[in-house]
Amino acid sequence: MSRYNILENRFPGRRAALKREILEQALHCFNEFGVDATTIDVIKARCETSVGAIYHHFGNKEGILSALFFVAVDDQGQHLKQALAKTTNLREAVYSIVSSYVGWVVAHPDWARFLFQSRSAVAKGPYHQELKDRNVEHYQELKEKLLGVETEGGGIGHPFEILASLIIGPSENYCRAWLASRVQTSPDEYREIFAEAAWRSIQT
Amino acid sequence: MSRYNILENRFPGRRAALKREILEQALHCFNEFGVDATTIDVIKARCETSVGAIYHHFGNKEGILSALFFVAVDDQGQHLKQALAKTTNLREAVYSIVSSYVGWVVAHPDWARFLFQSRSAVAKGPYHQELKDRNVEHYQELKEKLLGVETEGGGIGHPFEILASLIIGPSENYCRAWLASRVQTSPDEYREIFAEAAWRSIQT
DNA sequence: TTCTGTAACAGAATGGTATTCTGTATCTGT
DNA sequence: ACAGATACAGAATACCATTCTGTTACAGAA
Repeated sequence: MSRYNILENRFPGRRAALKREILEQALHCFNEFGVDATTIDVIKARCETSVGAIYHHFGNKEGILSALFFVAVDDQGQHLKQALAKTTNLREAVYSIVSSYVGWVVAHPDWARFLFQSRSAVAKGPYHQELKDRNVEHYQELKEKLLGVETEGGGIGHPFEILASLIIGPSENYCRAWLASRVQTSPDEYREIFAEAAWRSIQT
Repeated sequence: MSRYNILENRFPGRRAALKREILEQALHCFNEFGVDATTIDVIKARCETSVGAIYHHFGNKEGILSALFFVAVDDQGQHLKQALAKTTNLREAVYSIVSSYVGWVVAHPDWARFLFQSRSAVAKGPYHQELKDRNVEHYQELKEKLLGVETEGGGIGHPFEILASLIIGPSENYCRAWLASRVQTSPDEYREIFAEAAWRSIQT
């Protein structure tokens, strides 16, 4: 059983080897030096390839950024979907959302860090429509799942649009701080507390 | 009583007029077109000034970015400090933090949007140490205030490092969504709910 | 196997943009 | 009024993303 790898999973095969390598090196550089400070030349050097190859695969620098971004979003979404599928009531669902989120961030800190830093760049840029579409789809799925499960226990007492913020806000905020080294303790240690707090915060 | 203005407040006087104008136009362009797409030439044109003047005042493009960033951070911090000063117990303090935060974002959406988008850029860059210093200072102040006030009612049952996330996480998450137009309803309408939820979430 | 079209790659040439540099004017304190 | 510093202007420079042209490796059809 080989270790799961986000890039191998998304771009399999020998012919995509360079593509994966470019993405991997770009991710590393973006995180370490920042997107601006990472020049195409640096990526070229680290992959021992040419500018032609990079532009062939991604069109431009933002193409690399967007590719990385959507790979990460997809993987995270897939992770959440799997976790949520097993739940049968609202409390379980809330716990599952928080736990899945924290688990993914801790398992893939580099991807998570990049996700936080690149979202606004993608939200401008040429892929903003795709991002928007995926957002509404993701939100819709989540809404259906939560509404489909909330029958027992009296339902949700808050406007739906703030529910996601109540559930994921604290975990996200803490993960951000952790990824930026503002706090040391792994969010993993606080999974239970965040899940419990999220559940308590949506009660009326 | 003249209307309060963030830039007038921070860079007063006639001699700083161009400096304020550059910052104002830059903020507008950064928000509307993105930092990358905003060239020095565009700012120059909008201010009817020269590249020399811009580089005299800010050193480089990142200097403009950082200046805007710290102005916003300071103003937001000042706002919070004032709100927090009036409180006498933990519940009031939590309500005050949430309310002050939401209030500031709603009052200055352009500054808030910029703050979210520029934090990671500043966190790299040459001002990362200053940002770090201000963070620990701000965090320390907050900690002292909360600990100084929490005597009645039995204290805080969670590790301190996650407290800020529990209190401000949901509001921040929702404000982000609002500023990105992913939701329409003003966070102001949910002040009470967020404050109440924050309070409930930190109970043990 | 050979042929043909397509994808993968290489590297020089181009164009735009941040930044620097040099010079001039304006202001402030004495 | 005078000296030093600050504010501003605009041409020159340097860097970097992107384009363009050509070459090589591959996949499927004949």
